[in-house]
Amino acid sequence: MHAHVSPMLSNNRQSSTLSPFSGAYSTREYGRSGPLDEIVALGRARMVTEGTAIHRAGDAFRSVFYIKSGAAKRVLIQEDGREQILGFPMPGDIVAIEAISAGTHSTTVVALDICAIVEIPFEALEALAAERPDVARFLYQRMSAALREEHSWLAALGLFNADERLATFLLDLSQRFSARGFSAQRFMLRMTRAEIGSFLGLTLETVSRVFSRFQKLGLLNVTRREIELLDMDALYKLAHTRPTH
Amino acid sequence: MHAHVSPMLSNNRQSSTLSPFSGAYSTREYGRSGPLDEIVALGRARMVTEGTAIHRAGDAFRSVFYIKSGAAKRVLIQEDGREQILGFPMPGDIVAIEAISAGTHSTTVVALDICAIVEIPFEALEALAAERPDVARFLYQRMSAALREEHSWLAALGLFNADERLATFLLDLSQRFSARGFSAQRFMLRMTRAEIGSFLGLTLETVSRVFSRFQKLGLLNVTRREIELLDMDALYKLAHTRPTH
DNA sequence: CGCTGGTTTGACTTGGCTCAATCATCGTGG
DNA sequence: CCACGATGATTGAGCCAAGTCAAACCAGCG
Repeated sequence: MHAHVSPMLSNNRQSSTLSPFSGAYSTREYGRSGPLDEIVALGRARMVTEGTAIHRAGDAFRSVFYIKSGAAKRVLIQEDGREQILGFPMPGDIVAIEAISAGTHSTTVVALDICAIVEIPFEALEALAAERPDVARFLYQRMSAALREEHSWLAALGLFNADERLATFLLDLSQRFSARGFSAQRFMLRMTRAEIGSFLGLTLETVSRVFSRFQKLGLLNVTRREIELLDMDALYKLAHTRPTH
Repeated sequence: MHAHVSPMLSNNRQSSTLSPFSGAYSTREYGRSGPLDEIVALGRARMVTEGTAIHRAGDAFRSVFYIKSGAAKRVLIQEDGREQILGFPMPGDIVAIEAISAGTHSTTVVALDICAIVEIPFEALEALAAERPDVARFLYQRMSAALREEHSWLAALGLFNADERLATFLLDLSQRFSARGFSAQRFMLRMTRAEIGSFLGLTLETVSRVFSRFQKLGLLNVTRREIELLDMDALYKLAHTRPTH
């Protein structure tokens, strides 16, 4: 998605041996900007196993969470029990910023893999931001970037068909991996077809079918969770975007 | 106040001549929080005629805009020219907060009616927030609330069918009118069927058909832009929500 | 009057959903 | 070690909600 502005980028000379396939991956290389380090220093890291919730909708809001390593899904649960996946946070991302001011969390974030997370008490964060303009600005930036992201996905759901949505999704993942120093072509999907479908407003069968068709067309190779993008140009065309950079 | 303001809106508890959208009303009735008044005081009001852009995607970001009166649409324009409407700001709303930190605006906001707006230079706003914790907190609140809103609509596009989307849309309008002191049952749609469709990820024909069917079922009365909600319970059921009050 | 922009309604098509069967991979316990 | 579920993925057949195309219709305005 064109709007995937990673606030923090690219000067990572990441060793290519560390592949997304290898499980938990570190983030030292990604996300070095002054304020972030200090913000993360407000909390202490802990591990969370696959399948456990980092926070749940309805919980009292006290903290935001920094994803240090691993993969997760952000879920909005409707009153009738249906679930909409809102995104797949990656290392360097901060989750629960939409709950600031709300009193309680509105979303649930679940680890898709073993995760290292840092719980950052919002009170401390707000206090730091009050005396450090760069920290406040960092917060505005993260929140506004999150808004722009949601806008892009809203447009994708409103305007795109299944092919376009899946192409957009794959390119978004690709760019985010690449921004973190991993291959833009080969990576591991951490989520099931059903989860991709929920995120994109499609059924798991449709996701599977589109994968198969894309493979038949030579756009990519996919087996289970491993994926290799072969024809990025075609994918970008489908996603109605140009590569960013 | 304009000639075309219909007398149908007479049962609101404010001045009966005041239409939800066209009358300028002070910020005191809605969203009264200390910081907002001071924030709005950072800029000067000006009028914008129907059809003109308050800001355009691509413009350099310098300000956010407070909607004092009138109605508008927030639009995301894709590279291929297609448009996705992201929302319909009402008086009391602040637009362009997603552009903070981005350098340029990513969305376009167009007046659907004559609007009174206040351009608030972000530099001044940030400076005020730097020394006034309550102002900073107000900003966090607005941004996180905006994120939660987008989440809801994302879920609506991902999970709801045409009926459910339109019911959700009408109830959202209803609640926002009611929060501003107007009737929750009878109000004026300021946007075309095509604009509603764009917002909800539907075609204008589908929107029209669903309106007709809802009318046949006795859920509402609609003629052109005037709408009256008759069976709120049924609409809430369709929208999978309970009334918030 | 007769445009013009917006709306309604109808006939038809289709993309993606539902239901269902099959298959692959992996972890577990006998 | 293999048999066995269990979980996830693939694929097919049929169907339906919403899209497309097209024709009226309607109100407001010059």
